[in-house]
Amino acid sequence: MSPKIQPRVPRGMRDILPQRMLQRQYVIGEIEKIFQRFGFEPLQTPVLELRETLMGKYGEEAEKLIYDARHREGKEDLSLRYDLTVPLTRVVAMYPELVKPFKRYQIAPVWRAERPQKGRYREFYQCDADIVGSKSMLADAEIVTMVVAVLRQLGFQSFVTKINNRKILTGIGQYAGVPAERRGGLYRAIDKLEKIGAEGVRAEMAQNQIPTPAIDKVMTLIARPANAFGELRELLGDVPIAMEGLEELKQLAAYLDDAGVPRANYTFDVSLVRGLAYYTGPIYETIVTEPKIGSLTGGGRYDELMGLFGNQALPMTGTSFGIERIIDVMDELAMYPASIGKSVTQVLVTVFNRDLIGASIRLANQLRAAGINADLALDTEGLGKQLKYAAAKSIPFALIIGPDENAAQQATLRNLASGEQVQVAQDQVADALERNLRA
RNA sequence: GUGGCUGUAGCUCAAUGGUAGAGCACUUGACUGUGGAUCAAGUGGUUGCGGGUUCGAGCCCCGUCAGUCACCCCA
Repeated sequence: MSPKIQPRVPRGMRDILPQRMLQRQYVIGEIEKIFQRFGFEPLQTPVLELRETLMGKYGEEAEKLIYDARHREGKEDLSLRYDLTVPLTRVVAMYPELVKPFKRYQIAPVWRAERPQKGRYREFYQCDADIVGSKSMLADAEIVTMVVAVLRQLGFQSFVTKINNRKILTGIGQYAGVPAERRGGLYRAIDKLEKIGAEGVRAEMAQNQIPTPAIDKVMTLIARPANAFGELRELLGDVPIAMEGLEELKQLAAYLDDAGVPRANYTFDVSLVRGLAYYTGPIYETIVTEPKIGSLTGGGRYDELMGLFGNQALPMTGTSFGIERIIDVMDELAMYPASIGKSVTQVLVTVFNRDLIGASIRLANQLRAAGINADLALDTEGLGKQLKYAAAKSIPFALIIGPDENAAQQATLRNLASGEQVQVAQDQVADALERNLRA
């Protein structure tokens, strides 16, 4: 035998115990429902991808966070997937026969070797929905409409989806005359506008070696991020890529309006950047204003990504929900409906003594056949212990079949919360329980 | 990846360098066909791990692991 080792999980990863799983399943279920309502269908892919599939897609910084995995005798270089988007492009490249536009959703764990923090883990779930094969801004509008629908379905009130366009950001860089190799620093600085303010952004740009005249030009463009689009149109009139981006957002806005998306739930914001390298068009990100925990969703259009597989690139757009953060926020705001109990079990069928085990087994399975979630006590250590077990697990009802009840073909149904008990005929316990569960 | 803070019973936390404690939880009993309330008793710790200083370390020093916060980045 090897020496005893401490039970623990890898850094930044965690177990999710049953009570918490019920909350997760609720959140995932609600998201999935809305995905399907918008015509998306499920997809599953391996947690491991060939390393070459992932490399060169996310940018240099992000790629350092990719986990490598390899079997001792394996001949393939493998990596744990970093997101669900690149695997999607791989799937679309592999199966050209998929009907376009291809709309899929995928809810699955991804891995990033970041330094763990609250709401940030090394293994976490993403809920992605993407549309492949449509250049139309209607595809982007559908995504944003769905993002808002999902968050409202989960009960969020005060949130806003920020929308921008990479083409506008590219245009700003061109307009200000920032050299291409400094653009990354430029955009990262712009992204911090809300966090560190205009002066902070100036300082950040200076530190990123953006020439002072360029800083001045950029700052006039992003001074009022949410309302600046009219001014942008005037100032960027000679920058074709920027005008293209503005035109796209105008179209997107019209579609969102037609979809009836509440104005309070989205805004156009030139200071939105987003990290991933592959975005090419509209980008979106949702933040909840209270409490502040960063973004809950993020996405955008990435029309060139698939081209990296040597195929003709199909235009793609989509979004990702950060379910870990959504759950953290929902915890903090106590947003779960009362219908999510602490247990899925609806009744504990107790076992009175050895002679009555058979009666309890029969009743438990009779309840299960009637569609009721019934747990069965596994030993006869005494009713007290069994009721204590039921209470500890928050099981709402207990069924007691003692000698007296059984002789009369009856059973005692006890409500653990109220302590009320009723006698029920044994062939009617399912009906009685259903009535009580509804009450 | 950089810097700060933290790590003591299942949980929340105490303990001027001098024999590790409380509340809650748990077990048992008062209550032999019934959980929660009250009362009583009891179990529970190589103080995250490994070194060092010291007559003596939970406390001081170094390392390491984990959590957390701010950066970097990001869901």
